[in-house]
Amino acid sequence: MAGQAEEKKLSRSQRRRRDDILRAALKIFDQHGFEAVKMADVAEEAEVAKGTLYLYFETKSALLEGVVETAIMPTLQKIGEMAQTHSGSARDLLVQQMQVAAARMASPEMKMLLRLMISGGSRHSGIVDFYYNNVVQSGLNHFKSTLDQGVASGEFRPEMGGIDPLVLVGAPIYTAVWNILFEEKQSIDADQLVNDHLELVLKGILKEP
Amino acid sequence: MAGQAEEKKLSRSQRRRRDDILRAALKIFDQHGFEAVKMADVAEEAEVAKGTLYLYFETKSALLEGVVETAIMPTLQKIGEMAQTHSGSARDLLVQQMQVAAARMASPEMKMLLRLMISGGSRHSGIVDFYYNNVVQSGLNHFKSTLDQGVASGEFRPEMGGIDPLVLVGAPIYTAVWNILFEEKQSIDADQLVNDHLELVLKGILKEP
DNA sequence: TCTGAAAATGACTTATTGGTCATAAAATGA
DNA sequence: TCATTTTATGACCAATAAGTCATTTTCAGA
Repeated sequence: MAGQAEEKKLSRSQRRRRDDILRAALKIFDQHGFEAVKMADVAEEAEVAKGTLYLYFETKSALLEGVVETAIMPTLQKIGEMAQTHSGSARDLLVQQMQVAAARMASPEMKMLLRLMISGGSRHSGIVDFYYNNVVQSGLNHFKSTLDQGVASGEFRPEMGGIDPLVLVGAPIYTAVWNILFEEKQSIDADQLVNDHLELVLKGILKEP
Repeated sequence: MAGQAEEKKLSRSQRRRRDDILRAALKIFDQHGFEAVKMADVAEEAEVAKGTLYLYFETKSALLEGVVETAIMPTLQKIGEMAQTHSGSARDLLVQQMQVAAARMASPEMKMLLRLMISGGSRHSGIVDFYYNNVVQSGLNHFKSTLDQGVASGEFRPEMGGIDPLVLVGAPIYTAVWNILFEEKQSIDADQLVNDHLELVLKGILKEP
């Protein structure tokens, strides 16, 4: 993924310019969606001439990939860290993981990313692949292993070993979708909703309340 | 909404042509997404010349609105009918409503619609408004009243009266999103997932299993 | 079969926008 | 300060696709 124009090593000031452009691009991609945004718009937002963009990114798609990559990086790190966090009960771990997932999902970058992948999925399949391989799979595996762990320790009901972990992470997903679609009409309290969801899930998962 | 070119009354054969075009448009909008589809593509799929399209729809946007309207109509009817269906227990009603919602969400029209609203939201705000007012609100109200009904009859735990009904319909939503994004990589069994979700929800909602 | 109106056609026009490149400005360093 | 390289600029080019319209085809009814 990614793609500098020309060479690979970047000087200090080049890095800064590049970041400026990425920041500007993220902002207006988020505001208007990738397709609707003209390179001229990105240039204006970044306070740079159109030609300058092509000094740092070969095409509009390459710019998009750059934006996505920088938006995902922090999530990857967080997920990695979470692997170590083997605190006490499986229940606590699950709650903690859900909250991290919910927080990530609620960020503006993720909102944009979701919008982007949904709208341009087929045309920018590299992005979808990247996201699926690096974020989705490892994320679901973490939930799956927490589930197994809880079943093994007797905390969770045994049938829960066979459940699709997607059921657990569902709340942050539809919350994000709702906000993309209807935020202006009726914004929902993501935390509240995730807690409602979590409560229901725990009532179903735990052997005893 | 909607928009015929020119006049309002349509003859038999005109209606048929119009439907042909709508069917063709739905098919390729679904396949490639609205933005990516050229009017020439629609014409080819409908086995009609490009100019003919403009005899029935003034612009590409008008065509889109036509597609959305015909895609939504059956859902509206179904939701209306469900209001009457006061079968036995609140539990049964809830299960039934969930299954209808899941089935609708899984249809290709809905998939396209979701993709469309998410990607082009700001540019096609009329569609989002229409959907929100006619489908989402009444749908959520139905769930809400089922919930209240179950609490009143003592079937459901009392706290459930205050829960956001979105928690209930969540599963079909994230299932649809998943399929839009990752269907090719790893398709999920929508029915299975909705059942898992439903099971968890019922464990949490019901006073006794 | 003939005729006029309705429907259909597709080459053409026009607006938009991603991408280029000759030129200019700024930085570097001797 | 001047020469050389690096970076920035924005007018321009070419491709694309929405929308038009003069011409042709189809069809109803006499």
